[in-house]
Amino acid sequence: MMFSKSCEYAIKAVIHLCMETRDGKRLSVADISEAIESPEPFTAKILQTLARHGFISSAKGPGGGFYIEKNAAPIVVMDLVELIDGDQAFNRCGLGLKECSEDHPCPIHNEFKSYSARLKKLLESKTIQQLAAEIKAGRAFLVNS
Amino acid sequence: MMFSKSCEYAIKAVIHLCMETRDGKRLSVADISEAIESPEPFTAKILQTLARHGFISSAKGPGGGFYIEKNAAPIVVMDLVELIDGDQAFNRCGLGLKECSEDHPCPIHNEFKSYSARLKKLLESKTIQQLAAEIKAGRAFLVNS
DNA sequence: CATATTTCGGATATGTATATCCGAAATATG
DNA sequence: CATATTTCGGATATACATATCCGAAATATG
Repeated sequence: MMFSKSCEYAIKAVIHLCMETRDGKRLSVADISEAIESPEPFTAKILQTLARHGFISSAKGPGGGFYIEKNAAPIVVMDLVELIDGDQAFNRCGLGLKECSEDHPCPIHNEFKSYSARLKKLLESKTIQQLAAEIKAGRAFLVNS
Repeated sequence: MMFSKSCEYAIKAVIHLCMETRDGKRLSVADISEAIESPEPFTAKILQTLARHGFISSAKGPGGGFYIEKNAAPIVVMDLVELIDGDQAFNRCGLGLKECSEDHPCPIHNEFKSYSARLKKLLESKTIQQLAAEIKAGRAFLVNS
């Protein structure tokens, strides 16, 4: 479990918004949770957090919903992960040591550090828009079958 | 969180046993949980599971405790992980898709697959005995400070 | 054989992520 | 202005990993 459920839903939701709201359309929580197969009220909470932090936009009232501004800057995947999961996913010792460093490494410190650092760098270079493009091209999927 | 708490304690406990019971000595739950800084009754459960599955040995009664047979085969770290955490840690889609494969990949499938496969292979090649040796040599640690 | 020690196994408690509920606020529409 | 729609925020519920408790079984020792 690299990411929490919340984080998985967040990534999926933003990808979906990115694909569906380019043209100014807005999506309700119901739309989104159905599309990404996530529980509706739980997804609502996550969307609200994302909106509060400016990753996505929202509008209340009829015809309202969530969306991404046309001229919005690309969203770095790692930024989403850090908002939702904090640095848990990547800065945590594999064996749970509070302080696990070069000077005081756990027995698998070097291995873990190397791999998590690589993955982190990768997620820092990927944007939601890039992932959305993969899906639009039919080379990747957000849900099963 | 790559591993569960249970799994972290399991790895630490077995490493500790490996270092301290070469000479036929046995360690009680109290000894072990103190050494690896883990909750005693919870650690007991994990040790019992490990014993039941033959990763370690146990003896009841006074002077009893847990230990590793002198002529026991080296313990592959990945085997421990698979017993305690199942294949959760390595065979799970980064975005939680039930079926995430070459044919039907999630947008980060390839990246995750590549990295988790490497890490898995690494843990399949590492033994508890090797990790214990690192600690004995003072190059790694099981607890803080 | 009585006792102390220790693991064993089942039941229970706690904490935290996950999930839901509900009333309030905002707003588009007629 | 009344109404329906939708997000917002706080409170509550659920599920599961984590942690604890307790009596029973085994066994070394005197």
